[in-house]
Amino acid sequence: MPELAEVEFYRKQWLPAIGERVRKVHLHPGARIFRETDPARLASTLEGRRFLKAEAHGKQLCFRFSENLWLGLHLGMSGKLASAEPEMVPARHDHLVLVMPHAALVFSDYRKFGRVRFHEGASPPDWWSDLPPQPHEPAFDRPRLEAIIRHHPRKRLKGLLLDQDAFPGIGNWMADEILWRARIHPATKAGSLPATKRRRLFEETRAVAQQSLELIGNDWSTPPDSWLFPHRWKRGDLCPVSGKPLQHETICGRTTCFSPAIQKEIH
DNA sequence: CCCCATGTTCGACA
DNA sequence: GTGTCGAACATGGG
Repeated sequence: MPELAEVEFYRKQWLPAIGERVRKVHLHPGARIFRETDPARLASTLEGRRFLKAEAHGKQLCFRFSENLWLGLHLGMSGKLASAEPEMVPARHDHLVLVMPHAALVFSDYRKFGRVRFHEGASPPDWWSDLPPQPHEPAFDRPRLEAIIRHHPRKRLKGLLLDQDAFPGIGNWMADEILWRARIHPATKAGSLPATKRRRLFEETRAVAQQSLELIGNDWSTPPDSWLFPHRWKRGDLCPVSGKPLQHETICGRTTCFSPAIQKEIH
């Protein structure tokens, strides 16, 4: 599930254990999510360290532990983080569990597209330090959006919004929400956008990122019916702006929902 | 049995 | 190099 806002929600699920030390680590060593890590070494390294900080950037999560330990998690398509009782017994899809004095921190992922990384060192690893500005941050400004568009003039906007080097954290539903609000057809090539639409794209990108973080990122609140969000999953639902039917189409390899009445393709 | 899924990566190809 | 497409990954739901 997780895009920017859901990742933020899951980050918060581990906050209750901040300041505590890792007592024990349970893991499923064969799981695909450890593909670039040595799980046994991760477990023995984590045990005894103090949990200092939980951060998110786009879809990337970084958990800091004492003695220069960095734990990176990516939730993939179906990853989730939760807190449970310390005595919990890991279920089939609970691949990594940090047992703390007052809670067990659980990373579960039934499809196993997620990823676990870790790093020891005073300076941050590349996967944490080399990240582009997130859409809701001041560094994501108009000039930056203009540069992204200049760099990919022939790319269709649906695909461009899913590019994590350009729009970190934006995923399938957020991309559709942004284009729908900006009234841009998802197959429009970035380079053919007029200045008014580029401004609109910028504003709606920031707005969707910010508002999603406030709703979903805090307590998983469902966005209101005035958003595309609650309508996009049901076949045959109507666009809340035009009242006309929504359309579903594969664009850039992903199921895309848009409102043909207000999102016209520019050639 | 079929098709679909909020992600990423890789190879083939124009 | 740019961009698109399909497949792959692994599992479950409808």
